[in-house]
Amino acid sequence: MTPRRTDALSRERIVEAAVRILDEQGEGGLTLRAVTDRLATGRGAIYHHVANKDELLAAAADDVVRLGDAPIRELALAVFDAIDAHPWLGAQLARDPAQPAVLRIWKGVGTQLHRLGLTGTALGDAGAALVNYVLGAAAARRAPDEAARKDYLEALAAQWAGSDPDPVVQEAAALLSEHDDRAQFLAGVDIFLRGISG
Amino acid sequence: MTPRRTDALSRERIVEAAVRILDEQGEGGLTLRAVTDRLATGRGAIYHHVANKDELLAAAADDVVRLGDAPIRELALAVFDAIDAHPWLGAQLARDPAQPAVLRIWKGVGTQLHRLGLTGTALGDAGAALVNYVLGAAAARRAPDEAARKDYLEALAAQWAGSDPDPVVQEAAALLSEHDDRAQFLAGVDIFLRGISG
DNA sequence: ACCTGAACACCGTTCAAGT
DNA sequence: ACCTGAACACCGTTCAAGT
Repeated sequence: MTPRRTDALSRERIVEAAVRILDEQGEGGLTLRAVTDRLATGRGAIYHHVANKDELLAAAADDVVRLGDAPIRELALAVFDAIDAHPWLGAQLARDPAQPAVLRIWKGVGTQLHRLGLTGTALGDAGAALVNYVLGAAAARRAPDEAARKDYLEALAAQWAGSDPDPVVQEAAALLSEHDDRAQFLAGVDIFLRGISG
Repeated sequence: MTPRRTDALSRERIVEAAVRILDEQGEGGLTLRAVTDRLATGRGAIYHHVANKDELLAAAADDVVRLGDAPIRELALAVFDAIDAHPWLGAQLARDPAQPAVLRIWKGVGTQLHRLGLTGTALGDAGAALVNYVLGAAAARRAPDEAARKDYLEALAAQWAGSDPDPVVQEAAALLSEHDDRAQFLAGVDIFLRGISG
């Protein structure tokens, strides 16, 4: 008569629970205890389906990065939007360059750049540049919601402007608090594409 | 007659000890206990000089990122070389976009791009693109030494090549294990600069 | 084979007590 | 004011014991 799970545990269900916890409570909220509580199971059960917490995080990221066959600009935007929807994702993608989600991004970028006619070293250099840019931009986006992010940027700009009378710093600080993240991200992609074709 | 420190504790000495521990043992080696052991002091003493571990990490990164007034290519290379000398630095720079070391990189990039004639939104877009690229490339470099990194990339390329018969993937995998990191990093910077001026 | 939950070996941080 | 070190409230991971 004790309340018990009816469905068996599985890697899928564990990853699903992890994603939900990450979305609701952020990186700090994902503990093995939170996962086992949500799944109403014992601590050690997780380790029958996932090697450790790092693998669980990588699996959660992989679950959430979905890339179609779209051209390069849309592909970059898809990564951007995934991070927008899951604020913990940026930090996770930056954490391990060998995780499945990152390899998938590499593959997508490589495929699209190849279609643009790049091969050999030029393809490798351009691919690395674009992937590093996308992941760098990803890691920089980590405020939980747009309002908090705006507050943060404004506070940062104020602090920054106050710390240095240099007019260049002043101008940069102003831009920091006013820019549109998504537009600026795309502007960066376009700089890249110009640099590649030019 | 107990052996005691003769010199007083200070933020400087604490940060110095943290940098040395990070260099010797990597991110995982930096615990408050390791720091207090090395300084032969009590656990709580640290908190009189540093707010918490995050601030200590940010201070260590700031201590190690030294940028001169060199033009943009050299400035980017200086960041690259700092990460080469301190493998933990890449992950740390990616961790918090508001930390002093990152703000200093922003300022340097902004200044140099301004000298190239950029202003307003163009300056902001180009600056963000370049900083994100540099930090993304930084985060991706995290193997302790060159030999281990080479091993890692070769293993990754093999795994990758084995996972997908697509010729694009095969080509990318080959490039992955053969390229020169430093040269590829500079190639990325040059793609950027072409994209900006083009 | 899969699951349980107590136990282990760690953490960062706090705080009463000392100097 | 600065420092000490025990105590606190957590972690991820393991493992004997159950089904």
